[in-house]
Parts: sequence; structure tokens; C-alpha cells
Amino acid sequence: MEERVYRLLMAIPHGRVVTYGQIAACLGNPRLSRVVGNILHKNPDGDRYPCYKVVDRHGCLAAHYAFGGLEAQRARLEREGIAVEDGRVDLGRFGWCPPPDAF
DNA sequence: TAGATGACTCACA
DNA sequence: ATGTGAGCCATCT
Repeated sequence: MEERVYRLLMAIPHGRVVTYGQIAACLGNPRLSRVVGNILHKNPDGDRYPCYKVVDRHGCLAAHYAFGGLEAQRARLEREGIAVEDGRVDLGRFGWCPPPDAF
């Protein structure tokens, strides 16, 4: 399970973000959104996976981001060309729909 | 093995 | 629009 999340993270296209719900849905159960958050929180390899590309369903950046805070997350997102406004991103433009049957 | 936890989400006032 | 309360379920203790 955990591994599937990580693989999905690495499959996120450059310059795109995904929501917890989408990851959860891709895993087979939309209600796993919370679990997804848990896994990222306990992520042992913070610099290894693009966990900063994961936002909640409103596009809000993780409030409890563990690596450098919102600033660091925002910086990484913008570095990929993702506009971060008021602590959030425009899911309509930068959101990514994961392949439903992948992973 | 059982209980607690939470980077979520939804419904309702 | 904002705040509160309740489900959800893989991990961690």
C-alpha cells in the first residue's frame, strides 16, 4: 500500500499536482485519503519522493508539511512552474488525474 | 491482538 | 463563507 503511494508520487508528471483523494481513488478506495496523508507524514524518505506535489482537494498546501514548512513546499512547486497563490494551487490548471487502473 | 492516531473529506448549522 | 462534528482505514504503539 505504502509502496503504491510512493510509486504514484513518482509518476506525477512534472509541473502537476494531485490531491489526496485522487491518490486514494487510484489505490482503489477514495476514502483512503487520510491514509495517504499518514503515509506521506511518516514518509521516511522526504527528499526522495515529490510529496510536495500532494495537496488537499481544494488545492491547499499541506498545513503540517514536515520539511521546511509551507515556504519550502511552495518554493518547490513554483520551481516546477506551478503557481501558488495564497497557500494554494489552481487544481483546474495544475491538477493531474492519475490513471485509475495504474499501480 | 486491540486501541489510538491523523499531510482528509463530507455534511450541516 | 466559516466552524464544528463525524466517518474513514492503513499504520504505529
